[in-house]
Amino acid sequence: MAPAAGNVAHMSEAVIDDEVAVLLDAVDQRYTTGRRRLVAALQEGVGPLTINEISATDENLPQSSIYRNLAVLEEAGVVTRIVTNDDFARYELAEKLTAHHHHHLICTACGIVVDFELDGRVERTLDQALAGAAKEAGFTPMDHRLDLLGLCRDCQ
Amino acid sequence: MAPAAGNVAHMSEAVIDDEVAVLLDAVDQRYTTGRRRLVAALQEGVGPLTINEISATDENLPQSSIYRNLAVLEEAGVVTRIVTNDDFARYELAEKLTAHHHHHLICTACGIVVDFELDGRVERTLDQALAGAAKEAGFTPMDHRLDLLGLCRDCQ
DNA sequence: ACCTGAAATGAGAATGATTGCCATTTTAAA
DNA sequence: TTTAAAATGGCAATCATTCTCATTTCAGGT
Repeated sequence: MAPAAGNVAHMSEAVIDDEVAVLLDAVDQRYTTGRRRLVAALQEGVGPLTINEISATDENLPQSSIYRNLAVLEEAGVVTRIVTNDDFARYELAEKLTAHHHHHLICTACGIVVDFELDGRVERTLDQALAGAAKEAGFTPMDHRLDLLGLCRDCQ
Repeated sequence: MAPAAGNVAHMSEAVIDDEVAVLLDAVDQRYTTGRRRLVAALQEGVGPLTINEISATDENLPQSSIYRNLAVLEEAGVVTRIVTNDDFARYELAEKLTAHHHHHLICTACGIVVDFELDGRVERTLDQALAGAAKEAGFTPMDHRLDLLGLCRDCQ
């Protein structure tokens, strides 16, 4: 685990980097330059990024390596793959690393995805309700996903 | 609108059929035999179905027609396209027709999707919280989507 | 620093869900 | 019925993603 973080809003880049190294090591993977650049690109994004957005952010990352390394990073629990409604998968740093459980505002017109957080009280209410529903259906709950679909400021 | 339904849990097939006809008519589309078979197939499913599942349900539907007609039906607001985390899009009848706002339990192992409903109180709490978050981000909210990810009874 | 085998890389080929095309069939309305 | 427009279905094309493999980089022992 990372050292106690006090009340800072975000883990520092350095701390995240250390965490990533640990997570990769746990699945016998190296934290190479390409993977570092990938993590950096995702850190800069305001929300989950598509492969193309990552490519645009960092010209030196070949597409095949982006795909392969995002798969490795996902396997290691470093990134999360997000599927919205358009044809492009998106990736963001795992909540484990950002320390922010959050959800997504998805623009149905341009596809952009923006993060938001829910009030803790609402989140707990939701969790309970979901646990109940899962139990009833014989599901073992692992995670949940809440998206708001709408139009972003630019697409109204 | 459909006639007042009293307290029945489901719209009858006939009523749904009428609604579909109206919705298609509104976008100048015909309610052909193939489209009727598609709607029937979706009505039988316990949750959203993939193209393959629909094909399996009704041998007489050619794949290209399934794709094309699902697109038409979605355009008309008859069906909703669901994207989970696997590689297959899924389709279900629009909530407008089933009269049940619901969410999905998604098995991360086999991909099966099962419907469930949330308590009205929780749903309202959620709506308010989402409206607030949307406003803050300059989004115009249109819909929301809540999925529980976990393991189904068979995949534990 | 130098080997050396294993892991990672990157360019391009292959895969596969989805979409587009078009000749034929069906439909609705005159 | 005739007829023009819409729908169909088989197949080709598209395109995000995955696979392949020859080359490069890495880690760890010397």
